[in-house]
Formats: sequence, C-alpha cells, structure tokens
Amino acid sequence: MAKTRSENSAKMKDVAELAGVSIKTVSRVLNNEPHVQDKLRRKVREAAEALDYVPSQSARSLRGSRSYDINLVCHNAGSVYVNSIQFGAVIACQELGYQLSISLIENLDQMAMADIRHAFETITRRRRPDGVVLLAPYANDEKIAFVLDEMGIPVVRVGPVDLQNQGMLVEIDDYKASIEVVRHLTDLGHKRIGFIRGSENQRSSHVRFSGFSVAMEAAGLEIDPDFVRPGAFDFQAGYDAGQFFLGHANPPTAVFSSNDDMAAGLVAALSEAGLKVPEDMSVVGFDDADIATRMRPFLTTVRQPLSDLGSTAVSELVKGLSDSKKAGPHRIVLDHEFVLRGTTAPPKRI
Amino acid sequence: MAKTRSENSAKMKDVAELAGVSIKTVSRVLNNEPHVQDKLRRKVREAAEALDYVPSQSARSLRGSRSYDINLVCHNAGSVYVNSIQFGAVIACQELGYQLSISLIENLDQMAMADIRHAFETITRRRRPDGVVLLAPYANDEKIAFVLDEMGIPVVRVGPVDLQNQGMLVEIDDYKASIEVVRHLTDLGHKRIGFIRGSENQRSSHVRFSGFSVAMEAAGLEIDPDFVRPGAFDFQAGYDAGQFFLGHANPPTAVFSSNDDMAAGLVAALSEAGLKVPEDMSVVGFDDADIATRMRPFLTTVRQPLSDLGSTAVSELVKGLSDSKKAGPHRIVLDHEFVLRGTTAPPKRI
DNA sequence: GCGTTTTTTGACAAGGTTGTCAATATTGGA
DNA sequence: TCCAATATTGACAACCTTGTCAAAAAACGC
Repeated sequence: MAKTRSENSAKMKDVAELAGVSIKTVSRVLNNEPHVQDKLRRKVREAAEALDYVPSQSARSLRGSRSYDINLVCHNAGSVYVNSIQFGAVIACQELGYQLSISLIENLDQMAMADIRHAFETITRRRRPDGVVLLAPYANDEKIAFVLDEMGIPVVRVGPVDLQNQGMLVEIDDYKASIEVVRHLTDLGHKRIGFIRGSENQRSSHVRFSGFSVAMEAAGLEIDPDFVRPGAFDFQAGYDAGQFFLGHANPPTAVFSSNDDMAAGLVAALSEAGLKVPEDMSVVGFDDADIATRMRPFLTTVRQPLSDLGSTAVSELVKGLSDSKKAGPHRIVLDHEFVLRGTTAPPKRI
Repeated sequence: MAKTRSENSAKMKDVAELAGVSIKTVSRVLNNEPHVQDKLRRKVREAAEALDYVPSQSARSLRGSRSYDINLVCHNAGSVYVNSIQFGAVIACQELGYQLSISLIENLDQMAMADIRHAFETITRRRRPDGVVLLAPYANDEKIAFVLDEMGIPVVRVGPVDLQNQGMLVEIDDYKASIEVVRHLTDLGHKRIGFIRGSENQRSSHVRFSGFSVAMEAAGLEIDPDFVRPGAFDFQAGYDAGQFFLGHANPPTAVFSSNDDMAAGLVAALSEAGLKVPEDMSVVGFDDADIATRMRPFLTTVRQPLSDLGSTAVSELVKGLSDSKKAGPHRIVLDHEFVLRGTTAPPKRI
C-alpha cells in the first residue's frame, strides 16, 4: 500500500534554518507582519518556496487567534439558492487561504435559545471558525444574532434583513428589483397584476411584496387581495396559485411570482389548462434559477448574483478580520439584473 | 460590542478534575479507547456533560493522528449531483463528529501530474484531512488516484469507476439500472429505441450506454447508430438531440437519456414542435432530479440515492479509519429505483 | 559622541490534546 | 500465599505554531 502518512513535510523550523533566521521571523514574514527587513523577508519567502512549505492549520489555530476556517451555516444544503452562494464562498475561501466548512441546522424555529446557543457553541468550539456566514432564513433570526454576538464571532449575513443589529450584510436590493418588475408589467399595459408570496419566515418574501405594493400604488393600481397568493418558494405553491387563478372569474393578466420555482409551477398549471403564456397571462419570476431556461417559454425574471453574494460575504468577513478596528455596521448591495425573456407580453384583455 | 472571544470553555483538564481522574483517562474515555473501568467511564462522561465540554479540534489534530476533517473534492459545486451528495456527506459528518470541508479543483484535464500533486498537497497539508471523498469525474481519474495513494490518504470514490485501483467505492449499479430501463421500454412494445449519451469523461456515460447496448441485444433489437446521440449531461444537448430526431425520416419511438436534464431538453424540443410525450415518443431519464417533476408530464426515470451516496461515502471512510487494519478494497452498491411516471407509454407506431 | 527612542530580532512559553512508557492495581496460576 | 502476567491509570513529552517580552541593532536628538 502507500507510504505512511506523515511524510517529511517541511516545518517552520526548516524554513528558518534554510533562511538563516529565527522561527519567529519566519512566522512574521508568512503572516505579513511588520518589523522585518525586506532582505530577510525575501530570503524567508524563497526558503519557504524551496521547501514547499505549507503551514499547519492545526498548530496555527491552536496557538494563534485565527483558525482560517469559515463556517457557512444554512438550512438546506440541497437548494439552488444555498448551493450557488456556497459555490462563491468556496472560491473566495480558496483564494484567501481559508477553508470553508458547512454546518446544517434544521428546525431552528422550534429551538429554544439554549439549544441554539448549544448548537453554535458546538460548531464554534470544535474548530473555532474565524467567522460565520449566515444564510437566509437564519440571516434574519434575532436569536442567532444574539447568540453569535454574545460569543463574539464575526458574522456576515446574506440576504435581506430587518434586524436593528449592526453588523455586516450582503444583499441585493429586492425592493428596487420588485419595483422594476412591476414597472415592466405596467409599461406593457397590465393593470390587473397578481403576486405569489414566498415563505413567511423569509425576509425576502416581505421585501419583495412591499416593493410590489409600492410600485402598484405608484402606478395608481389597486391590488386585488384575491390576487395575492400564499406560497413557500416551491413549485407546488405556484401550481396551486395557477389552479386558483384558473378558477377565478376574472383572473389577473399578469402575475409576479416571488421566485422562479413558483413561476414555473404557475406556468405549468396554466399550460395544462390550455392557456398560453404570455398571451393569456404574463409571468415574472425572481432568481434566474436553472429552471428559468428549462421551461418554455423562457422565464422573464430577476437575476440574483448568488455566487457573488457568497464570495463577497467571505471576502468582507476576511477583510473585517484583518482590520484591527472591528469593521462597523456595513451593508453591501450587489447589482441585480432584470432579465427579459419570453413570459411577458402586453395583455390581450384588460 | 460582544465579550472577548475566548470565553472560559471547559478543557479536558477541567473535566479530569471534576471527575477526579487524570487528563489521559478523560482522553481515553472520550476516544472510546479500552482500558478504563466502567465506573470511571461513566464519571468522566457525566463530568464532560456537566461542563458542556467540547474538545478542541485544533489540539486534537495537532497532536494526534486524526484531524476530524473530511475533504470533499469536486469539480462543480453548482450542480444538483454534487450538491445532493454533499448534503448527505455533511449530515453524516455531523453525526460522526467530523467536519466537512469543500475543495474545488477545476481544469484538471489540463493539469500535469506535478500540478495535481501540488494541489492535493496544499489541500492535504493545510488541514490534513482524515480522508477524501472524490466525486465523479475525479473519482475515475488515474492521476489523482496515484497521487493520493502516494500520499497515503484514504479515499472513497463515489460513482462508477473502472480503475484497477483497489480502494473504497460507493456507487449504484448504473449498468443494471440501464438494463431495467430498456426492459421497461421493450415491455411496452418499443423496438426503435434511441439513446442520448453523457459526457465522455464521465464513467457513468459509458456504463449506462453499455447497459443499454447489452439489453438491446438481449431483446434481439438492433441499435441504429443514428439514434445514439452525443451529449454532455446538459439540457441543451437533449434539446439538440430532439431537433435531430425531429428532422429524422423515421425517428425512434422511445429514447433513453443518460440523465434527466437532457431528457427534459428532449421533451422541450418535441413539445415545441407540437409532438406529444409519451404518445409520439416515450422518454426516460436518469437521476430523478428536481426537473423530473417540474416538467409535464412527469419524467419516468431512475432515482439515484444521491444523498445516501454521500453519507455512505463518509461513514465508510470513517469506519475505515477506525479499523486499525486498513480496510481493503471495498465496493458498496446502493439501490437505485426505477420511477415510473408519465413520459412512457406503448408506441403508437412501430 | 553619548544617551534615548525606535526598529528589528530571537528565546521561550503556551495552547489543548494524544502517544509513550512507566507505575500501580488486579488477576491468575502454582 | 507468592510471583508472574495482565489490566488499568497517570506523568510527561511532544505536536507546530504564535504571543510576550526582552535583547540587540539602528536611528535620532542634542
């Protein structure tokens, strides 16, 4: 079989000897600390390179204050939303010399404060991550925010949040995006516009709905309460909403769905009933998920730069760590993009 | 802001004092080592519980031979395949007290042996993972296998593999599943059956095709080379295949697609041209991905227990680690499931 | 030129665990 | 009952870094 594991990988001591300096100086150079002559700095770098030296994270994190580990806490590691953000986060971590680890927490709703604290303490103590990336819906959870703050762990939240809590936040402007969607529909001449909400425990559901409401009002249009359907961001909810509209005497001519999956469900329901999209009803989604271009016609939607959200979250976190002065409240808004495709057209009727 | 980071989390020393034993005994108990009286064992467990003790992974991995870290190496962290496996792996890791970290390697095809070795050495030395889970297409890569074996890192491969290399492997029986698919179609009366291949660099493409071929031959049916279309596991490839079949004078009455995404593309192409599935053409996919129940009609397909593949890979890896005797070559085959849905029916014509 | 401040460098301890090995307690055999 | 073998326990070193602090070197002020 293979050779025994450890091998003879170079240690800091070896680098120090080769460079003719003390171990501590090597440490300083490799951590980009000041107080080292440029000449020595170069020597050390060369020695490290020559020996193909890779520092031991275990030793680093045991002794030092950094673990070079960032923990991504999420709810469902199977969803496109989570996975795309995670993808960006992994890339950023690799570039910055960090390691991304994943933690799953389920059923948080039913957890008492003590359980939440326990869950995070376990995550945290096992391999004291330098920071935590908190994805929706946890990004907006007060209890988690409190526990993590209490533990002094830097956090970046991803997604819309309404916590008073200061801290770092990376998001897109869901509100503005929703307004653009409505404007697109009203520009086409729609007046009877429906809306499919997302999960009640996700802040984005509320923000998108509020953008929708405001834009409708700004356009001088009434919102028919019948046309605002509930949903949980899943295909079936969109399908159900479709069934409802099909049974309605005077359905909306356009529907804005809080996400693509539901929009696809809506379109499926309509198509099965023999209705044409966009001729009989215009549909707009949100996310630009895979399904937006797997359905026919392609879905008009709003693209969220999910992978950028993930990488930005990580790089902000890391940036905040090296700034000795704790980076204060901080909100980064990435650009979304309205993607005009085939599911929207002027209304046939009014 | 928050309290300072470290806090006063319990250490092994504290547990030892509370239990009235030596530190080493605590270590033994917590690692399930032999040579401890049951009475002491219980005492230590209670003390650890009372103090809410969580061991420091850094110290453990610095001193000991285990890092309690498992590294998942994959290519594209955005795909459903990868993400579902990863999901299972995270769950298993959490249960077993391990941490899952993710590494992305791109463009491996173009990497020289030295680069591959370097990439893995970096991954490996940073936080010496106890094992590596290698996903397709890397699971079948000779160079990676060689490098990891040389480094003495235990590996579990997930997916079909044709390496001579011994080692652990977790997969489903793609071959058998393909045969079942063909049998289903022939049972329905189909004789002219097409096939859409997957990426050439994925072993599963070849295995599924070979199952297809064998089953066709067993059924006494000819394979029309025209009906075997290329693909890369993506929606577009299926769509393209559909276009081809639409232009064919005498197209197949049924098509077996190497995965669901391509099957969906195929159905989309047919629907756009006004053909009905399954009436005009039966379609079978592979994977039981989300899209299988997002399209209409629902896709007949083969379910891969992806998340189970991930959790099994991790638990086998961990099992292999604790068996002092290196677990030898080892192949675990999980059950797949043929999922009969709406895209298959007897042929209208022969 | 000499004392003082500032910059650069290194010696040493410490971090929390596990491996080694010796010491002690227990068991078994005669 | 006593000695040998075995099972249990603990003392101590070691793992590889970084933080602390003091020493050495350089720069500065007069």
